[in-house]
Amino acid sequence: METKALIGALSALAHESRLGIFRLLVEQGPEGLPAGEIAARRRLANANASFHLKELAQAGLVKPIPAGRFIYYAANYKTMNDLVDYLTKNCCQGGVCDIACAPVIKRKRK
Amino acid sequence: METKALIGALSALAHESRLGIFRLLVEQGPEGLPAGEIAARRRLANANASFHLKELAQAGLVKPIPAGRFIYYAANYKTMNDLVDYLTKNCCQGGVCDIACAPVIKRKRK
DNA sequence: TCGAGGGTTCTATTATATTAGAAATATGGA
DNA sequence: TCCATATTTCTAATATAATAGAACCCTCGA
Repeated sequence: METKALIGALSALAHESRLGIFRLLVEQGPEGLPAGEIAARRRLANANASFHLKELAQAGLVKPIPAGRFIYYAANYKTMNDLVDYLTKNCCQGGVCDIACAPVIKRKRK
Repeated sequence: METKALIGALSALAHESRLGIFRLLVEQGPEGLPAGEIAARRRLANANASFHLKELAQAGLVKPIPAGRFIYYAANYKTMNDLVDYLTKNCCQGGVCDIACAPVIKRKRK
């Protein structure tokens, strides 16, 4: 994942509405939810939710799944994982990690 | 970690200069680096680096460590871990995770 | 106490993002 | 075909962030 894409993803998540939508979809699972349902659950105007979903989609964090006149949106777990990996990789030059980045280590050790 | 703080952290990272600084400090380890050294390595004007370091500090992602007339900055690994945990927690309602979020699972299983 | 080095703050300019509301597109059923 | 539903696109107003440069503050050593 390139820097540009990473910044796009972080930027997309750095907003109350979009972070809320993303978390909703992460918890929801791969089936996703239709745009209208997302807007309703997050209490957003449809146009506004659509705008934010587009941003998330462009950042690769969610993907649209058309189904008749509904458009389902689902979290893109690969992007999420790439992002998390990028943020935490190579920490502490491999040295003092056991102290400083203990939780990271715990995650990384399988 | 509250939503406001999370958005602050994501927002702080969603910028080329700041992401670069943060990654530099994550790799550097808990001793950190002095502000001038950070500016030099990231090829930033001092005033500009100072501005971005302040943003990162306010977001809790780095912390200043004064040492004489130097100010060292070090990554705050706790915030990094909180952020990563928040983004990935409760995914897929605990159900289909083995397929969709495999890497997340791998990280979480100790 | 004075000067240099190391950082930060202030100001103004420019660029970018967010929001709401209206209009537009597309699908499926009567 | 026509209408209602589901969603997106457009437009304009408003708010927020990034940058450069100048001025400022603090610490150390002569």
